[in-house]
Amino acid sequence: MAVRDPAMTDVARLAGVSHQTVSRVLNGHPNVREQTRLRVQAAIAELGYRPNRAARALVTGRSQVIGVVAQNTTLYGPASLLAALEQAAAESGFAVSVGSVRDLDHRSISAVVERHLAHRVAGIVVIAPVESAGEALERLPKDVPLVTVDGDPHRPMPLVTVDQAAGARAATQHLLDAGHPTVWHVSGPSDWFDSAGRIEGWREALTAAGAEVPPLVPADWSAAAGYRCGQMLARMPDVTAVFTANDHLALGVLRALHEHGRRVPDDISVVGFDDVPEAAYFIPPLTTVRPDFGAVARASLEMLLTQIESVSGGALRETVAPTLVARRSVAPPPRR
Amino acid sequence: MAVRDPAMTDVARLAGVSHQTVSRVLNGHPNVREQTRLRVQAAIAELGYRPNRAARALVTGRSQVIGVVAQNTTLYGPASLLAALEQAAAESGFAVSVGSVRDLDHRSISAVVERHLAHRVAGIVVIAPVESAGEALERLPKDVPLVTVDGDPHRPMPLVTVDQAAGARAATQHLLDAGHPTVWHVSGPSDWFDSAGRIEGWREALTAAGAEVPPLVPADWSAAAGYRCGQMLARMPDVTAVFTANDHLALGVLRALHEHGRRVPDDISVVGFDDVPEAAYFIPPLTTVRPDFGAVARASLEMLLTQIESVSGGALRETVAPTLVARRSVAPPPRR
DNA sequence: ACGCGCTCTGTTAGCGGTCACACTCGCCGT
DNA sequence: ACGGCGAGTGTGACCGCTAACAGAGCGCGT
Repeated sequence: MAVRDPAMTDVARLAGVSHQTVSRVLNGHPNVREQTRLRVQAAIAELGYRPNRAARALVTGRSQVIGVVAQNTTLYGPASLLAALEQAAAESGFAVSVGSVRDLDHRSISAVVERHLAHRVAGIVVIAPVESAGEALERLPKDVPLVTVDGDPHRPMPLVTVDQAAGARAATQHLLDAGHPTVWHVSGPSDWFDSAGRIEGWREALTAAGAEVPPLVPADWSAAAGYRCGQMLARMPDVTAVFTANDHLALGVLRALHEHGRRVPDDISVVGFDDVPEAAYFIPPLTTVRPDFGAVARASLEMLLTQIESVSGGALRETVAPTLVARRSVAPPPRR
Repeated sequence: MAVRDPAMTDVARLAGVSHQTVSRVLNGHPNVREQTRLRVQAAIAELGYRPNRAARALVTGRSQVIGVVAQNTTLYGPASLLAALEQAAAESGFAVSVGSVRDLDHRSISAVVERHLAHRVAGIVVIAPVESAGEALERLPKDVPLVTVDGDPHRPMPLVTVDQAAGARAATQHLLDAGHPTVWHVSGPSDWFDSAGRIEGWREALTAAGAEVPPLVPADWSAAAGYRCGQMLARMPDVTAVFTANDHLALGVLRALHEHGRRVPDDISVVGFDDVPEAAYFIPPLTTVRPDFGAVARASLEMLLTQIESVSGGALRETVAPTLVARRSVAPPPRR
């Protein structure tokens, strides 16, 4: 029942100018007399005028919105990334429209991308950490700026990603440096690139050090899986160091070891990945690897903006190095 | 350098009809001959036509987008809520635009709300769990459908919220039922309504049972704070049961107790709130209270939709009851 | 005096949809 | 035979904004 929102013409009438002049004031166009500008601004304030982005989007062909495609925004990593992305976008004057997707298969992804395209978003960020997303993305319309985050490093798409391998190498090396003969790895789900990268880094560090590479212990991202794997590892007397693909797995491992009477770090050392806020309060405080989600978000946005503004140019690939956070879950191996 | 996206007139020309008929097909208008409908659909498919939501939003005055205002989407609760909201919205054909805000003060909130209004969103959901948000909201334009989640129960705004007090009562009662003479409470930040509700429920359960009400232990939502409070509680021999305002606090308490050699649940029982996925893998597995974020999201959306569709009517307030999840962190108090 | 260029402002034509309305049929009742 | 009606379709006017161009007024060189 509300009256129509004031439009540009209303402001123009009140200020005694044409709507075009109002538009110029709004867009910071230079050739407007100071006095006119002030009159217009006063009229805007008086009417509580709010430019209609939809109209602007219609005539310019693009809206100041960035579409995000994400899978599970409840996991710590994706949630942090999303928050960081939103903040970075806001700083550049963009809004963020999220499209969650249950599975990262072609159908789901392109459905959400279609929705975003229907809104004429300025660009799209896809958080595409699994294999299935890669192929889906290649079949997308090419005429919209697009950046993938945590995606497939082997595909020719603009990509920003955490340097998983570097993080894993640092974690593994840290354990080797403490004196452990080798390091076991509880990995994330096999179709995630994050998992793959962390496995790769772990393996590299071991072989570079001439250490034996123990069999991989595959899991998913859950504490439950970590617990199951931990129960197994706890029974193997020669295991002295474990690197888990994330902190939640580490939590599960920690509990399994605890229940089996194996002390951390005295008997076994554990390192995680992600540095969730609680990691410092695990029993014991967890040594882990911290990715810089803010940096990833900023890099993604920057890459997107260069695509939006220019026809081409700018880096197509960016990796952000994570840092090791040493806490109390690592110690030298026990003497035999 | 892409050519202009096909528009309705292009489809119309190809199908040999008027743009209006295309519009009718798109909107499922009844009076279109089957044969015409098929011709139009074929043309749509052939051109890869995608209706322009911006144009539609312009002429109808509202876009099929729901704006969300949220503070810290990294915390488990808000993140889950956001995800659930996005899913519920998608099921109703709405997109979700997130506006994060650093502080929930008037300036920040109204800035984000302005942004949403500029996009002519169909409605706004504000996740407003703190005091400062309440007053900010009352000063907002009244002509847009708005629902607050986790907001101030004492303000006359459409509100959907978890029944914090009920959850807290259940948690406290559970501990009393186990035989504990009383229950201590480590609370969340004092300006959060979630905290207030949980404190209230805890107090109610104690007084209803005729138990002594111990002094409140105030904290924030972090494991760090839980740890500090836990260190204090660990030193007090008569503390046998602790209810923490969330699971992260419980984690911190658990570690402090562990370090002080006080066993859980043998010496002290602990109950949390939220049921984060890892809670089952704390040491020991944490008894906690699980809010149903999906239900909250669905209720919020439904409330918003009735506001959007009709002039008024529909409930203005809805609470969804959380459920207690019993695990191993609770046991009868030790014998003296 | 004149024309040129600059600054500032107004006019007009869309952008791609929806809405209100008009129109053409074929069918029915009387 | 004729008016009325409903189904199916087309026409034109907008929604609120931006882009392109036109025009007014002024200072300046010649």
